[in-house]
Amino acid sequence: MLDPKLYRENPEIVREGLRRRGASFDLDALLGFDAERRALGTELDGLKAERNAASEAIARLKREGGDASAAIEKTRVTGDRIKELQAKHDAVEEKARQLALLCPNLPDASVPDGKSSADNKVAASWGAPDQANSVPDHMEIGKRLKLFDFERGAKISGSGFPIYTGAGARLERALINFFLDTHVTRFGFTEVSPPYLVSRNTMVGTGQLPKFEEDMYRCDGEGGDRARDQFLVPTAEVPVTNMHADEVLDAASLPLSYCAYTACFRREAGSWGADTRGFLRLHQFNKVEMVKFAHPEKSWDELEALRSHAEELLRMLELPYRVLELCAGDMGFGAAKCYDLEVWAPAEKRWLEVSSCSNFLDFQARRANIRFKEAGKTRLLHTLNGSGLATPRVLVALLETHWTGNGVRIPAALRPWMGGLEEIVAA
RNA sequence: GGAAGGGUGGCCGAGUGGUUUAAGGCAUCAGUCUCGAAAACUGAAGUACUGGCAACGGUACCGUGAGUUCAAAUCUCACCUCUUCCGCCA
Repeated sequence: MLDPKLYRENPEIVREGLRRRGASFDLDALLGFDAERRALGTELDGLKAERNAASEAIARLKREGGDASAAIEKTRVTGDRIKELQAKHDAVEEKARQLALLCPNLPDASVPDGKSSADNKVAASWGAPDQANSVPDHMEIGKRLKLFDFERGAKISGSGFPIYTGAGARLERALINFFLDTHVTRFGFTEVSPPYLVSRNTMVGTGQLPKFEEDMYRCDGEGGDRARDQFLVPTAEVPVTNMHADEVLDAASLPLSYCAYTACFRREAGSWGADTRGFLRLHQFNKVEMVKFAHPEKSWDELEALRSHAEELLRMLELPYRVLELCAGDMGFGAAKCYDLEVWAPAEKRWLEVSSCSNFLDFQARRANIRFKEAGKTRLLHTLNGSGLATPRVLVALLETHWTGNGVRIPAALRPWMGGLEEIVAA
């Protein structure tokens, strides 16, 4: 959520940010509800002050043994009026809140202009993408080495749910552990292993709801005696960021740096047909996520740190990559600035997104009510997160990049998690 | 699944309808003392919304939501959640 003071006092700043994003949001409606709520609130406060004074007078009268029945009767009328106005006020307030939850974050001034992914800026790159060599694609390699089984995955669950088999299953597990262990031992993160099902309120805290409900898997608890309303996590960002919802952290403890592995579940509604081949777009996939809770004055440095950690993992895996600075029109709902990391897939002959590192400023902190205390003052903190990394497309690039002709070479950095294995070859 | 007991400020914890303006403690901040720190002492200080240039006001908030009442942390109902015990179970 945006700071209400910002759109109330400087609506033109908000309008300009929304325009850069290409977002269609009815700011005037929000301003209208906001003004109406304040007017009702002021009237209500006056009536309540009146009632409080009257109640006090009644108490005094009764203590002194007088007859308060006339005063009580008079105050009853005020009470009825309050009840009526309160209902009106609450309805308007709820409308304003529901609308405010649909408003995206504003792009930071440093974010490049642009409407779509075509306008993103290449900020950095590493390695030499192999553009000429023709290698078998990851599906072919997987078939030859028996690394995964899409048909049987589809049989038991539907499309987009692969089964990893044999060396493929071990390679997947090795990547996850390599990512986690590297974050913990080299980058100083604290590992957490969160639940995969979270409440509706938690999904609102990080911004997945209310706007993107159709992309989420929902478990509504039908048939159970307790009607749960829970969602499968689309990313570990959701449970980990909300761990500290409604808390006031000590300034000295910041930044808090967590990493977490979870499976991620996405319906990918509306994206049928695009990138659906093989591992490029799945309904369930594995990802290690980095999440930071930062002091507002340090969050931009933390964003660069997140990005550098994700880059380091790709270098260790010897995968050529590039870093994109996303344009205003291509950023996610809650981000104020976002870097995407893309690896080169030689057989696909294209860049594949494997990480997204974002600074949300106080956008999520305001929704989830995550604050910190410094010199006696309580303030909202800043949240950030970045993938480190999502495995499916890393796996694609790894298989295609390190194909030797009859097997896949395991990069030296990953070998400790593969029991020292140097190459996966056909059984 | 059954039974019982809890949920109060950053944290702990008192509080059974109107002197609660939520006691007390811890932690925090400022000051005194000190070369400096610690300790001790003195003082300040909840959060949100709202009115006001400001000084300073108003309102709400004791797990959540409804209800009773002139008046609710306190009484009633529902729900959420935690703890303990029993049952079942990887």
